[in-house]
Amino acid sequence: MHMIQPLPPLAAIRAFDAASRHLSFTRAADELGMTQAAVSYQIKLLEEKLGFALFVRKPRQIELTEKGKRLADRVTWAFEEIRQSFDDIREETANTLIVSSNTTFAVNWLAHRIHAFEVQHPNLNVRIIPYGPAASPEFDTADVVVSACYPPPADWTSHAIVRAQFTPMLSPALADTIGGVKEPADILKLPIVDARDPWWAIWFKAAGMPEVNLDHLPFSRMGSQALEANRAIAGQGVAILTPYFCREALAQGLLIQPFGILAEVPDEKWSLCYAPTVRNTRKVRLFRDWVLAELEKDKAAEQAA
Amino acid sequence: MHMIQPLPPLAAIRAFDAASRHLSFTRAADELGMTQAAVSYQIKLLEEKLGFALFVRKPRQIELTEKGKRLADRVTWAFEEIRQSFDDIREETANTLIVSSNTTFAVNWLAHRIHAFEVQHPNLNVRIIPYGPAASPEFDTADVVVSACYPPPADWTSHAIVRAQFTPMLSPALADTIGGVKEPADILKLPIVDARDPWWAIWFKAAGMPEVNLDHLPFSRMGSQALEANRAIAGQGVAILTPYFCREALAQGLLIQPFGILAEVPDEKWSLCYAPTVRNTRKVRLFRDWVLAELEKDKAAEQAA
DNA sequence: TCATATGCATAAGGTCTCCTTATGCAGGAT
DNA sequence: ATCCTGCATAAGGAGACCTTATGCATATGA
Repeated sequence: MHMIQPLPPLAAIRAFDAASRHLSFTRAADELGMTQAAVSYQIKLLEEKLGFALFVRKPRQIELTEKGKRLADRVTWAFEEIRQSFDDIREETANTLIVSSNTTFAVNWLAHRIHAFEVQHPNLNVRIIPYGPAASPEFDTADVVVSACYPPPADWTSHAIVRAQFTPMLSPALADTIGGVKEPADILKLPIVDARDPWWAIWFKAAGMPEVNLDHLPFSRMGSQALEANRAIAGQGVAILTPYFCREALAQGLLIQPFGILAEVPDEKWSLCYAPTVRNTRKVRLFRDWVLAELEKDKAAEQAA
Repeated sequence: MHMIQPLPPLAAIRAFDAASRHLSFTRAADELGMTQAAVSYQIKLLEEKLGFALFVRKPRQIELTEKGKRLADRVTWAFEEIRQSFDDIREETANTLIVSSNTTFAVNWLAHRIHAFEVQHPNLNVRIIPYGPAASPEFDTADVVVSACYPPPADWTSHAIVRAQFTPMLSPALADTIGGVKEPADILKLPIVDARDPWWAIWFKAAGMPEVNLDHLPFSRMGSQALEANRAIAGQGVAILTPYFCREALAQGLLIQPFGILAEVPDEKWSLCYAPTVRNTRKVRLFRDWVLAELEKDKAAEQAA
């Protein structure tokens, strides 16, 4: 008995909604960006589908019928809800910046700088989502991704921000235990933090010792320079780290960098990237410009030193 | 700063609503009576307009994104509200019968019979709206109109139900005051209820007295036979009434009809009419059939007598 | 492990809805 | 009495929207 009635055409319902609020086809058409004739057409269509009149046409105005009135109340409310839903989401989207960053960059770079950005743009809401070595960046949900290994989708914009350069680091105390680290081979006398890190082989090769193989050593795969740096600072071993991310520790004497030799692979670098769909949004522009400016400041400081 | 954003295309929103409920484009398409490709197309469209993803595509299923989820909750609710609104109106419309009837027919015919109809169809809700001599039938809002003078819109269906026949009626007591009403001229000896009723002239002409003119007499325009009949029964004067509507009063001896002569104009009659849009609705069919059946019963009874 | 089935994405193409333009008409406004 | 406003209607066209056909990835089943 109760057949599910399909909804009347939505375009007609929308026209009805507008007309019922304005009590004028002309003004409704104006709101909807179409002509009076179109509204008239849609309303008539709807009335025919329903089988009863929604408006009483009077000389220079229209009135809602009894049924029209009751329908209009609820329909208008529903449309308002839909409109609000999209507005809310839009606003939230515009003001919330989600950054998916690998842990290294998040901890060693973003963490202590982002506050300045937030102060500068108080209406922006920044959420940083670090991803560990096992996980991959949230290309689906993040506005901006900072990634080293995972290439973004082809059409994304990408900015190289930090070159992937690695060199051994250790605590001064640990170096002293063997009377200082003077040549690359000295490293082999000390414990290694994360011996399986592929950068070791690259570095030893760059240091003229292509035959070194650390695979037999005990290792713990940390995957994040933040943790490895901490272990190195604690004197637990030699870590292979990116100097740029250790500036603080080096300056404070917590770590020393025994050699100028840097392991580097041409195409490896950290990059900041984002989808074309968000390229021109305010929040992404602000963040990108801020990151690049920060990097410039660092580079200038480095050259001054 | 706050530009009013136009809503995304409604078709896309509807597709999103269905897809979010089913968590499947295929099933959503099924519900909407279209193809999977169409839903996929609409969702993609919507996502592009919004600038962010609503679904995460996984191998054999889809998932709502965070934002998608929040949108879906509200949008689904709004659509449900719209659907319900129309359903409610439809159901109410199907079960409510509005009869706009002139007062004469409403009081003398419908009033005491309608109850049987209501008992017979308990789910129908009948509202009778009588209109007086000054007003016109509610062609706009009523499902069915009973009218004598006002012609319905051209495309309406119309059933002749009662011929407009008039003849003088009075109370036996009033007749006795002049020793009985034996010939038309006797009427002139008595007070007349509503002397300006045009039917008097027509009747006197039919009675062979074309020269009679009652315009000089005092009158009160009642406009409804129900009231005129009551005054006649109360002995206040002679009224010109339709015998069919006085059957009860005549049978009970409250009124007498002194002459068989009937005033009649070929095209004048009461008719029951309704718009083509409601012609095939259950409620109108039931009511029309019931009225016609009642009339048949009366006709049969009359012929038996 | 391979073959099959399922579900979404995409491209090309057609259709039919929906809108516009143009005009008529009725009744207030001046 | 004339103009003007606002809705109705007809004819015609454009483009949104849907369909068909196909590809692809992955879960499923033998």
